[in-house]
Amino acid sequence: MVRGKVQLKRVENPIYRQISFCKRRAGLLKKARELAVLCDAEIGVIVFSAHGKLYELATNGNMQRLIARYNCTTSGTPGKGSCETIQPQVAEELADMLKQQTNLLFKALRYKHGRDGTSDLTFDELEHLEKSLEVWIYHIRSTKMQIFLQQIERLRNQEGILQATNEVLKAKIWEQNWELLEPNIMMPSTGPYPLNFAYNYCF
Amino acid sequence: MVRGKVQLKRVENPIYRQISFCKRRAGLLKKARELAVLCDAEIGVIVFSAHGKLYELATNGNMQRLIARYNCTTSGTPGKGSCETIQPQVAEELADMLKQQTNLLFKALRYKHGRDGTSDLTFDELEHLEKSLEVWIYHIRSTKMQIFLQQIERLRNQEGILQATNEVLKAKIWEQNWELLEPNIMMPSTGPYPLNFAYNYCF
DNA sequence: AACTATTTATAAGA
DNA sequence: TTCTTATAAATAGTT
Repeated sequence: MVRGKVQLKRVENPIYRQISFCKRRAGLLKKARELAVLCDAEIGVIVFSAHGKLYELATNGNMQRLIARYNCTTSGTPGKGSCETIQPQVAEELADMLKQQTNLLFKALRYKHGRDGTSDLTFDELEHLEKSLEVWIYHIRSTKMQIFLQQIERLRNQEGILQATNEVLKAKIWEQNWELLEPNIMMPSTGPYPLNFAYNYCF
Repeated sequence: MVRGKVQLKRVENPIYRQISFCKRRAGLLKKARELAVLCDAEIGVIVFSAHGKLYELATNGNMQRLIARYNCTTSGTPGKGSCETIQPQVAEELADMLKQQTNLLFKALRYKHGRDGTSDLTFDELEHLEKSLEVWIYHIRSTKMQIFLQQIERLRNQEGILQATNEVLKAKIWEQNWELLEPNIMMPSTGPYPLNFAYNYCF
């Protein structure tokens, strides 16, 4: 039975550690499921045992989707992460939008010009035009910037994942090489003749 | 106080649900931390509240790395990604550039206005201004677009490199597993003692 | 895997 | 929100 508070440190006895791991892992996943159901949350739990075995829970049954949502949420604009990938034609659309707005602006200019039969604009009108132009340009700029930054943020996020993936793979290789170095762990020798080998790593 | 067993269903009262969410979320993360420390596990927890707020825990402090490990373990594709950090000041520079150009434009406008002491611009001048504006806007647009597209192109390239690297690393792991499983196939024995060989790895 | 003495978590109340 | 407290739930050590 439980004797005293549990100390927040690694359980040293590997047997007990393994047992604790099983029990607490089950408890954690149960708690996660409860939280999801009771409080209408979406939850993902990933557990790697000390020996690398994977246990997972995704309340929507799809960890990849959850990870995608996570990446969207943690990247770019915090405002309700529009998770969709940027459509490739966005650049086209933006160019069109810009062109449209430019045309509109100059249509207005021409209208102004033609209305009273003169080619003149007053200073105030110019002042106003200047302001409008500034606002428009600002709007166009920030929209485009936002979309591009989202795109770049997404790419950088993916970069992080890929690089981390590389690290994991490299570690795996290193581990395996290590096992090769101590083959008696993996392959017990068959006689009194020690293993005799030379390594030559070219990375 | 607690009255009876909790039913495993959504807490209907939204106030209580929110309170439960806070408490249980805290409990879940605590349990996760404990499991990680006590049992030497690596754990990631992602929680989205019903309203979309994200709470997370990665026991190694790096959710991206954990996700990468997860993807490796589940053999899932690490996803379309990319690489290389963007210069963080690119956005700033572009914004500055655009602002400068805008200012220049309106400085020219004001100069035109003040030069002859009238507030008028002729139709031809407006015509000219229109063209200049169009050219400028086009130039600004294409410059920004070009820079961003270059940037994205660079990211995509890096992504390709990283993914290729991943493939190589995975192949390497596969190879090593193969050698471990059937060493005599890869490394012919040199006599009656089958585990007598030389390695020469060139990755 | 099952049991139980304890600790821990938490629902409801304040 | 934070605290208190009664009770349910989890779990360490044991069998």
